[in-house]
Amino acid sequence: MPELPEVETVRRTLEVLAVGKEIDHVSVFWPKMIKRPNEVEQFNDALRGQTIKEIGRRGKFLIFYTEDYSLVSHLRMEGKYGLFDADEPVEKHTHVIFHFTDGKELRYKDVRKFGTMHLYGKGTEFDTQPLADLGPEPFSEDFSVEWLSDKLKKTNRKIKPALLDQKILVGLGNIYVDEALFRAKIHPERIANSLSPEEEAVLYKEIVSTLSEAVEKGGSTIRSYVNSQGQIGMFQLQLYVYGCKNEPCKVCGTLLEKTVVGGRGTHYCPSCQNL
DNA sequence: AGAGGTTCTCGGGCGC
DNA sequence: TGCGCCCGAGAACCTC
Repeated sequence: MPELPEVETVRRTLEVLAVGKEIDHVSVFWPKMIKRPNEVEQFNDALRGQTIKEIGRRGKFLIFYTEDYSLVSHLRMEGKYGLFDADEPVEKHTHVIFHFTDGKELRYKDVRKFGTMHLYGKGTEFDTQPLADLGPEPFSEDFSVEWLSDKLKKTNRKIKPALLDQKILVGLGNIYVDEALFRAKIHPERIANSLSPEEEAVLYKEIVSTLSEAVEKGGSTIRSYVNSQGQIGMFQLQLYVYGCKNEPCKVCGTLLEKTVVGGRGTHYCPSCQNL
């Protein structure tokens, strides 16, 4: 489901719903998703009595800050949060419930069970996986053409898998990488270190503008994504190639194609994006 | 029936 | 030979 624009939208909506709430206790129905600490018991014990102070984001990870802890949550493909009254029926595929002292509950639902949660002592969350080693945020000054160029020069991979590597930059996923490459007129199978300086500059610009426009539109809803208030995104209406196989290219009219690159379904225009 | 918005682990291949 | 890096494949799970 979520790439940076969706996660940022979830963060913003979640902030309104959950900040200031005190956790009475936590229920975990699928212990495998709690990656740290090792025992779910310790996870529950730690969070009892904590108040959610702030909700942050690093790449596609959400971070819930309490007085003493940082809860790092990744939605992977289908993870969703929602606030409910305690007496509302629990929906199928709900795996974690944070019961608040005011009678509300924050529920985490995830059909495919790929999502993860890591709990760290506050301030130590960036020292180890999964947050250590992440590349720069696309909207920060740390992400520059120079940085991108330097990283791309050092790899023999195809450009698409390189851009999906969260060590190079965070936030791009399968939708936005296809869109950014289309907008930059770069074929997804180009070798990363073969891009010209001009191509690198355009690619840099299109990565940032694609992601920021998508944040403005509240992300893209393809199949199932909704934010924490149950609202869908609107950026799917502005997609040029993702999910548009066999439709005419909006720029040149050529029929768009879909292949597999790096194991991922890949959408592109065979005319605008040359190898 | 197979693919789906993600990322981790594993093992092969290559270069010192 | 051995080690380390890089990269691609497969796995984790459930729905339609």
